[in-house]
Amino acid sequence: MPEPKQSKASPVMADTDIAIVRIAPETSFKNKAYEALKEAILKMDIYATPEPVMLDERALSERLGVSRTPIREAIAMLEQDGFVKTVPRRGIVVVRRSKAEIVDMIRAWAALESMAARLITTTARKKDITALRDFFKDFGPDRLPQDHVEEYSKANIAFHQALIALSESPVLVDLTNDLLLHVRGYRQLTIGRKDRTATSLPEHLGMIEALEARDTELAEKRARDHTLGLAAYVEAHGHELFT
Amino acid sequence: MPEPKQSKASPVMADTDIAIVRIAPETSFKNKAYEALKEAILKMDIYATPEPVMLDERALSERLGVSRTPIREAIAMLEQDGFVKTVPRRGIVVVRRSKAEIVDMIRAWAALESMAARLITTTARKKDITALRDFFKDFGPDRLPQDHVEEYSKANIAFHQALIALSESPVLVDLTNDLLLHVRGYRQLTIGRKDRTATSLPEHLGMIEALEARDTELAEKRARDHTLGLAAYVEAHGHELFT
DNA sequence: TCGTGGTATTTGGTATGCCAAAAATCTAAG
DNA sequence: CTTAGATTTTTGGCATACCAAATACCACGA
Repeated sequence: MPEPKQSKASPVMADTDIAIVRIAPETSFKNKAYEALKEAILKMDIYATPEPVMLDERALSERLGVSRTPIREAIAMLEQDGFVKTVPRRGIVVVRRSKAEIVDMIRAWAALESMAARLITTTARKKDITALRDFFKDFGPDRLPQDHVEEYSKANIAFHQALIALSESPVLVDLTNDLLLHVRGYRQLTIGRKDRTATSLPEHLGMIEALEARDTELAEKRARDHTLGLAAYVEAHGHELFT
Repeated sequence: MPEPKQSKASPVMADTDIAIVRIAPETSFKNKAYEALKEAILKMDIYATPEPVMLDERALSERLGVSRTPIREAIAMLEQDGFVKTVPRRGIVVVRRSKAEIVDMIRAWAALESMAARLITTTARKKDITALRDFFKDFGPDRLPQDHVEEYSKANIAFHQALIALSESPVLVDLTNDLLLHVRGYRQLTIGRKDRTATSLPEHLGMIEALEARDTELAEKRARDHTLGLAAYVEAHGHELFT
């Protein structure tokens, strides 16, 4: 039987099987629980109380209206993410990161972002690079970032994510997003701090300039140094935030 | 009640509660299943057959002698790792990485390792850096790596892991280990290839020299370029390995 | 022979129930 | 009032049963 073509014999079967995609299998309870718990954990201020924050499977299953099974699977996933840790026969505790861990994560972030910058200089389109400036178009000499810390902090995060996305590297995007989620728990206390905000904007613009100039080494260096600066800042001034 | 001190009243209770760590709660079936499945997945050659490799919950639970519950939790964890993907009502499929994905992962690895190199130049002890040479003590002009590819490949991996560990950055260590696990699926086909092995050893020695010299920029550059070289190699010669 | 419709089977998803370890609470001896 | 000891409660770990979707299989009819 020499190559049965690809037609399946049925001559009346129109081969214009257009746009028929798999019907959306509404996400499972497991995934819903995962998303819900993840959001809840990220939203809470883990450092508000000195006692560790505990989760209770049964209470969660009641609150979410599902049985313990999908809850437990979601917990297992969150544990892989490093957001919680379950201690056998004791409970599920929301992980609190030490200052050293946060600094460490920011360093890894710096590594990944500098690689993203490197890639961007060789592959991204000029207009996409230039578009990065838009994130800061609401700020300038007459509207200083340090006077609108919260707003600038949002723009800051969005800028970094957009930048890394330009690398067109799914791995870099995913890894940095994961790190960001962990680091962001402190955003209101660190990333948006006034004294650092002042130097942040010029550094960002410098990064964009290097990218536009296709200066691989310089772009990489500026991206790295900028984020390493944040790491150093947290290391130096973050002690007050950790108990 | 004014501050009941911290003593619990018992005066005979020695406060030298030394080195009493929580008794090992023999790892759960969930974790055992996770480890077992992970190892099995890493060991199998996913690219041997054109059809996707499927896993069956019930079959696994029977083979491992546990119920489906811990199996499912382990699967959920593996899915977070990106090793498998469960399709509702269809099955659990072992993820096959495309060449582009592997190259992407190696680039991220390069980013992390170059940051590790940077950190090492400022914190690691000289003797620990020098000790990195030991991984290659069995190779030299009279015993070329390309004549013992398998053995050199092992030393290669061990070297990189030891190097990154010297950074004393848990995040860098964990992230690179995760990436390594995914990339290593191709080790027998790519990392150990003769033509690349020849240039690998000198580059490694160059990295060590830069570290010993505490030349931060050079060490970072050499680490990055070395691993980016692997990425470029896989991108150029890897097509034959992916179906 | 081919295809059509229906039925049995497979497979992941979810709900429940029970178990043992650990903690919290209670009780009774000193 | 203190505390050792027993008891109850809480909590995560695990096994099991059932469900619905998807598939595989099969018989019947053109």
